[in-house]
Amino acid sequence: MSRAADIAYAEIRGLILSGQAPPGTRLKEEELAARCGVSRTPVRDALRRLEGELYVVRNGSGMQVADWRAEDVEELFALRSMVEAHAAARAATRIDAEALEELRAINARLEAAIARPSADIQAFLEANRAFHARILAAAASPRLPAILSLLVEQPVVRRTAQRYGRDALERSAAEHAELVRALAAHDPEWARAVMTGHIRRAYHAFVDASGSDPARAT
Amino acid sequence: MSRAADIAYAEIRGLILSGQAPPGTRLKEEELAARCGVSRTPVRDALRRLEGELYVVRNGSGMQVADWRAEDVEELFALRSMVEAHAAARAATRIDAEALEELRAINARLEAAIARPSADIQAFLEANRAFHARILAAAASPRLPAILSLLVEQPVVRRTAQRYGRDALERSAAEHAELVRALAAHDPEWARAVMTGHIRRAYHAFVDASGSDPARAT
DNA sequence: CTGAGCCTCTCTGTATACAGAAACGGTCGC
DNA sequence: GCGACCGTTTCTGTATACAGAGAGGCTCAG
Repeated sequence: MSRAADIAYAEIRGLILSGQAPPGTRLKEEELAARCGVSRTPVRDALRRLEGELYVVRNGSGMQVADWRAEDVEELFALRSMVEAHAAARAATRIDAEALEELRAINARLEAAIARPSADIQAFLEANRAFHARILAAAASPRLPAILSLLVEQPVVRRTAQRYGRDALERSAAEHAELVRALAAHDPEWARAVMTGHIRRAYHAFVDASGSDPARAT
Repeated sequence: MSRAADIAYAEIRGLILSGQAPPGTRLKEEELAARCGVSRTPVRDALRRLEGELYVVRNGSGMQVADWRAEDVEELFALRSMVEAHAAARAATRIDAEALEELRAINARLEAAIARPSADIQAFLEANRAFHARILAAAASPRLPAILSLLVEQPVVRRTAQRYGRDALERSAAEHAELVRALAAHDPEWARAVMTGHIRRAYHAFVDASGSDPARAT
């Protein structure tokens, strides 16, 4: 795709996700343009994309960083578990041997990342993302990726994972393995159930983590 | 919001939904700009929005009208029933008396529209849209509207409704009434069940309609 | 001292101009 | 006659210029 518009998109998204632009921050096109070293036009493009992904919201004229913390986190996880479970069920009826092998390889990477004495959270997150993305691809439904991009806030995933103890990390890996078995059996309801549990466990991990971290409490 | 960008959005969306721009059509910015009487800038904005809503897709450089007909229609309805049922369940726990009264009023309009000797499909569609929108609002979940906008293709709704016989129209009204009862009882599972059935019945109506309409068969 | 009105200033929305890339057609060589 | 290469044309991406709306501050009157 385009060069400048992608730079702007990545930069602004980074500002939001890193917390440098906290929720409620007014995003001024000119200021962002200067920061990205591009003109206002690609910045506008980037802001439209981010608006569609609900990272920013309009208030009157003018964009500001959306406050996802004010949202009902349980609702977010409920929607995500519903949609990802659906994706898993659909994938179960369509997945082929090659994709299953890829999933096993990805989960092997994930296990390797947490096997080290000090678990490599970054590698875990990357493998986890790849695992879910691969299942999404196997579901082969054009609209599912767009929907999930509205529901999966990477900061939430990261915060959740960073609070995982070793046992929780290992449980994640085990659930992934279980998911692969369900997919290999082409059993949609099994896959749905495992994925639902997987996401809902992540939800409770997130809530526990938030509760024990006063700075992050909403 | 802005004037020209909305004009462009409505115009282009209209072109797509009316079939004047069939799937696969290359959408040229300059051409659209001339057609809408605005410059390319608001047209670009409109195209970004439509891209986010999956009405158009990029291929390389250049946008073209997405081919939703190639999509798995059952999958679309499955997702929609899942999400709308969720919205109904959530609304059931939150709805207040005022909103319930509004829903009853809207459904009364709907019943009036189909009571006439020759049912007023246009009024039916409008009331139906308002009914679902009101429940969505009662669910009070910021992301649900964005998700549903990805799933509800108005041409599908219209084609389904136009094929409804009087009995199907009356069943729709009756299901709406049942939904209001479930919401009034603040019973999320009841509301979820009724909404699921409501959408799934619409799915079968759509399939039957498509099957009996060779020109529309995918 | 407070409130209202006006003025200014900034920011967005829109239009236009320019550059680069990709597609199309024509022509030349084989 | 067919294929490949090159030129042209067109379209998108980007930058900039301008106008209108809105917010904020300042001043003046009560």
